[in-house]
Amino acid sequence: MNVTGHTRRPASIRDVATAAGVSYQTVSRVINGHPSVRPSTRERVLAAIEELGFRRNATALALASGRSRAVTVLTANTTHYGYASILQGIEEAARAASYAVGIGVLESAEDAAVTAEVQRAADAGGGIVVIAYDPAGVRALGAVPAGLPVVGVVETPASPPGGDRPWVWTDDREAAYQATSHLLSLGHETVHYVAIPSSTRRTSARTSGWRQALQEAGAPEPRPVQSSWGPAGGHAAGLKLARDESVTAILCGNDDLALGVLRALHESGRSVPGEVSVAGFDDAPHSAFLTPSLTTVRLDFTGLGRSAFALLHGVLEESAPVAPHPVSVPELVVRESSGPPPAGH
Amino acid sequence: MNVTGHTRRPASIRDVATAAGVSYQTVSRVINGHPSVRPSTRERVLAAIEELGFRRNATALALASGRSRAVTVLTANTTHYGYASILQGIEEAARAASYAVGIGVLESAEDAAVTAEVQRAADAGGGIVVIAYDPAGVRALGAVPAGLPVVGVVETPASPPGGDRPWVWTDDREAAYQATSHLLSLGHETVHYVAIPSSTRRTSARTSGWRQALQEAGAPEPRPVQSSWGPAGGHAAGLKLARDESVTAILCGNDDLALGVLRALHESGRSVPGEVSVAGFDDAPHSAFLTPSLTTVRLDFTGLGRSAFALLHGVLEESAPVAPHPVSVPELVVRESSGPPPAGH
DNA sequence: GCGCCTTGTGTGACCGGTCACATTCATGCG
DNA sequence: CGCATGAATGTGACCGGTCACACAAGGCGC
Repeated sequence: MNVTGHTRRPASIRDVATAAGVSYQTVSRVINGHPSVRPSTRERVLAAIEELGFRRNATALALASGRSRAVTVLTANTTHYGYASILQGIEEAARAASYAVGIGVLESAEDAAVTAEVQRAADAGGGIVVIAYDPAGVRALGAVPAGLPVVGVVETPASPPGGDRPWVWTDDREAAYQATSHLLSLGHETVHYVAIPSSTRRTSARTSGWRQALQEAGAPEPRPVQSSWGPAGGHAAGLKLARDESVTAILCGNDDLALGVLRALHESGRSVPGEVSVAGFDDAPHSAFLTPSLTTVRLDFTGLGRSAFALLHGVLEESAPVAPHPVSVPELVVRESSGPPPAGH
Repeated sequence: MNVTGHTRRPASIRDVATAAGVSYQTVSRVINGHPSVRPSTRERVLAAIEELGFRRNATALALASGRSRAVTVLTANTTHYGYASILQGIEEAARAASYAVGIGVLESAEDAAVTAEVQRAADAGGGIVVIAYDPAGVRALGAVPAGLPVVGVVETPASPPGGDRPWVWTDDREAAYQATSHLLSLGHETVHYVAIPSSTRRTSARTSGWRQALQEAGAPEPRPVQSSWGPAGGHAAGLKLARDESVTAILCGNDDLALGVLRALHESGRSVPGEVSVAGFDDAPHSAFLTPSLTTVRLDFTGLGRSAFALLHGVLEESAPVAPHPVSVPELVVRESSGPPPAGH
């Protein structure tokens, strides 16, 4: 134990070496578990390490060895429930592997800002995880220079990506399909959709899952209402839909939108689920406690984050236990906000 | 522009030096803006930098200079709205100052786990910000070795801390006071309080603000209901309070708790605000869209995060523009969930 | 014409590790 | 007994920057 009150410079391997009466290289061997060190020597070194409170300097390690045991997560927002959960999952897995986690927020989707942020992440060394559900994220994923270890957390890709693309996703197309089918099975003639901003393609995975369910059921296919990410967007969309008497079921791109829609329906005097059924997406923690509680599809964001890290970890270290396709399965959660359509529909 | 397709090793200052026909030290002078470099030389070096796409290696910089231009944020959770907003604020300010942001999650409040996480943060070099609203955070703040640059984001301290304590806080005592006074001014005989887990002291700042308002009004002081952080805890507490007919006003430690309380009151058949008024804390984004929309106190978490970084920045670089006491002012937001008590009370 | 200060530039050591190679000594085997 | 082999350890260079100092050239005062 170092009992001197001073905040002295931390001990280096050379300090340990002199204390143990060996060369610095032997110390290096001990801390790296190299086999050919005589047990008695190892013991002496370990004692010196303990006594001096030695801790290996991460910066020096990174500089000398090239590997930095760090991940930088690039995201458009830390506040959004889904994003925050993914981040939490990444951090959890990274911590278990003793990796450091960095974070960069893509404040604007503007090209210059995004590439600047990607550069910073690249400079930090280590791997990169990009949360690419929105335009900023997609742009960032595209801006990562080739050759850098990167994993994207993306929407369900249109076509199964070629084998070893370093992407993870939840099956949100399937999720949208399930939610839509659920509403249809209750007897609704069709289901309207309030969409989150699509990442890049005209139709997002969620949109196409919804569409597929409608088509299979032979239901009419209303135009999706483009909205934003937050409850305010859902509110605006909801007011519009509320004016249309024929609307009896609404699927929302996420739970925040659904919240806004519920509010708009309430303000418009349309009861849920009596006159209109509403379903959300994500199963945010508050959704179960709304009045009416929200029917939604639960996605395992934390698990998604863990998978993303696992994939990156495999890329960074050849010990690659890269699970082939870490797709987690969405789960429909039926609550109060969905029910049969009113009689006469 | 480097047009070779290869992902070659990035250029170092020595590469730039040879390309420009100067010594590496001159390159270092140029990138650091040292004055005594002949303009013509500077120009040549800058051209070489541009041509080779040189970017200064952050790791080497950190190792050589000791300063690492990085902050690690320690938090118990990334998902919670308040915490996530603080993080976002820190990141924003850090990015503006070209600092890197790291994150560590304190998964358990257990001593060993917390100190391990603090160690990791310390090893990363740079500064540390600890979000210390909960037991895990408080413990982490305490576990940071003396001499390390650290800033705590804390509850309103019981006594004004001695001058230059590196802490930031929002005035949540004042906020609780405001919310409670608001409810009393509507005519409620008293206000019940559903508390978030206190960080460490018996009574949190929020609790004491609430208590102060009651005392000043000469209102009876019911025992606060201890709860958790999430809506589930609020729900449980709400069910309990709903059974007591005399309860007409409830203040909740945060908006998530309030959500649970609203739900519990609904399930118990007590109308809001007709029979019971409810107020929350934080003004989370969804609170405005609940039915009824939630009366709450808005706290500027993002600004709090920015202040935390500014303070840390001041500690790390002697250029210290350390704003004396970055306390932001809470703002009461009155919405539908609060109103006068029912007649007869 | 000499010394002195200032400006511009280069050299060597260092931060704290790792890596490639050299060296020493004990063993096994023909 | 001589030599190849392998275990245990040490030496020097290197990663990519910074820092302290040395040194050359030019301007100025006297």
